[in-house]
Parts: sequence; structure tokens; C-alpha cells
Amino acid sequence: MLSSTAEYALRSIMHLTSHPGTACTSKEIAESGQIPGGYVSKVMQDLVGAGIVESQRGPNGGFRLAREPGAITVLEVVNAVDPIRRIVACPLRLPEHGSRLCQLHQQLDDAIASFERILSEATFADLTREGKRSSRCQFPTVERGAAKRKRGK
Amino acid sequence: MLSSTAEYALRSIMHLTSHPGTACTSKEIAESGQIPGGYVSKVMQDLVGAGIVESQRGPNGGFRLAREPGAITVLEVVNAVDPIRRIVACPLRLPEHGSRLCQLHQQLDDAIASFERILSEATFADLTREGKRSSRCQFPTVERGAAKRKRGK
DNA sequence: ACATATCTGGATATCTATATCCATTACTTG
DNA sequence: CAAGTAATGGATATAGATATCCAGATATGT
Repeated sequence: MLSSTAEYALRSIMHLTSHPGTACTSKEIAESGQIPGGYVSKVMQDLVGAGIVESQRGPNGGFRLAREPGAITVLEVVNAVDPIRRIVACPLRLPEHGSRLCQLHQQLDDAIASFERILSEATFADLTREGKRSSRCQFPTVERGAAKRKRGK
Repeated sequence: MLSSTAEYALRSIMHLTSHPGTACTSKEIAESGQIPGGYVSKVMQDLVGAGIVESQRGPNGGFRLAREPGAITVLEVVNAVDPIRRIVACPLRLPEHGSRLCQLHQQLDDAIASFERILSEATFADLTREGKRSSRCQFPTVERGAAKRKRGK
């Protein structure tokens, strides 16, 4: 339903939401979100490009949210890496269908619209608040490299 | 959103629905639905396996619906070739999440559920009836090989 | 200024979905 | 029963998504 790239992007944003204030390195995000090392970079670049995340290079660099979690929706994140495409014209391009969708594709687009709408209704502030139905999704805290090495791990 | 295989399966069923009574060959279905020749066979086999379509070999053979169009939903067809997977457990397998989904995945699953529900609400009888919003999706009629050749085409 | 940490971006590899091809099997008609 | 038609199923090719790798650019602290 969602590509794994989209899953990764969402996990990354969850991680950043759970660690406000600090810049998180891609390695940290990869470990926390069980995302293939190195692939995170690609995903993060898309998120930077979409203005959802800010990056900083050099020591103590990393990624942080460009906005408040309450101003970032799930849909936005998904669209940044793997846009959901609505059906705007009959893929068959039958002239009989003109500009209107045929019933099949109208139905499919209705389903996509509904999917899209639900993803647009949740912000990351919502997703990290303790809810009724679900447990709080606190992603594991990963120690920064420096602290880790000092302890000889 | 939907794989092209799923699109093809839906177009194939639309074609069969539009041509009740006769068995349609895979070539015919491929042309009508603009589906890569030969690939139809694979898709149709899945639909046969799912009990949505019946096949018959030999001259005048082909495919026909195994049930009334009113008893076949869009969801069923999609699931026959490319099943929609609900999220049943947190993909991260974090022990903290136990059997409940975390909020992120709960939200994603809600969206999938909604998508699924809309696809389950339309049968192919609905989709071939003249509706308010959309034009009737009458797939082009493709002449059977015999008639075609007689006319020297 | 130097050494180090970290992102950036391009080149490349792997894997999965999509697509093609063909020999075989099953069926129909005459 | 012979001839021809069409699905079946396996082997293979192609394309696109996923993933890895590495050289370069940029920031930090000393």
C-alpha cells in the first residue's frame, strides 16, 4: 500500500519528533527506525527538499524538524518521498470518456481520496500523544556516537 | 496506489462484464483493455484461481465471469491479483508495542481500511450502470478473430 | 589552520514487479 | 480421428524500486 521508502520517511519523522531540540544523525535515525544504513540519507534529502526537515553538516550536525510536529501531517511526509497520485483521467484514454472519469476509475479515485484524507488528518503531534486506542509510539532512544564510544561500546 | 497488475485485472473484468454470454479470448481482452499481450494470461489465471472467472480451452474458448457482475466487488478482483495488506502488527516489532499498533501504524491502517471499504462497496453491476457522476464505461468491442479475418482485416 | 564529523550527490548493485516467449495440454468442430 | 484454437505453466528478459558505496563539500571545535 505504502512503499517501504514512505514507511522509512514516516519512521524518521517519528524519531525526530521524539527527539526535539537535538539534531539527529542519519545513523541514529537508521538504527532507531531499522532503516537500511545509507538509504536514510536519500530519504532525508527528500524530506529536506520538501521543507519538512532541516539539515546541518559537520560535528553535532544532523537533522531536525523544520516545523512544529503539529504542523506536519502524515500525508505531507508520504508525498515528499513517494507522492500519492489521484486518478485525474481515464488511463485508457478512451475518447468516449472525455474529461470525466469512467465509473471504475471514479470509484478507484474515491478510494484514493479517502485514503489521502485520513493521512492528511493526523499530525505528528497527534501521533506522539497518548491516545485511547493505541500505545504511545516512543521510538527507542539511540545514544549519540560520542557518548557511546566513551563507554567503550 | 494500485499496481498495474491490479489495474489490468479490473479492466479485464470490466470487459467480461460488458460482454456477457460470450467467452472472450485473452487476445481480445488485451486489446480492449490496452494490456500487454501475453501478460493478460497471467492475470486471468489469478482471477480463475480466485473463482471470479471461468476459463475454457479450445476453439470458441476463452474467459467468462464465474458469477453475476453484481456479486463481484472491485476489492475482490484487486485482492485476487495483488492483495491489499492491512497492518496487523507494528513493522518495527518493538516489544513496547505489544499486540497493539502504535499510533502511526494505527493511523496508516485506518487509511487502508477506508480504502478497502470503498473498494468493497462497488460491484461490477454498479460500475456498468449509467450513473449520475460518471459516464458509462463501455469498453470498446473487439471483433472475434473469425469475423475479423473474414472481412480481410 | 587542522582534524574530525556529518551531510550531499552521483555511480553502481540488487531485488522485485512487470512483461515476453514458447512448448504443452485441453478442447471443439468437422 | 484430424486439424486447429486457445488456455496453461515454466523459463527468461526488462524496468523500476530499493539499497550500497564512496568521493566531495561543509561545518565544528581545538
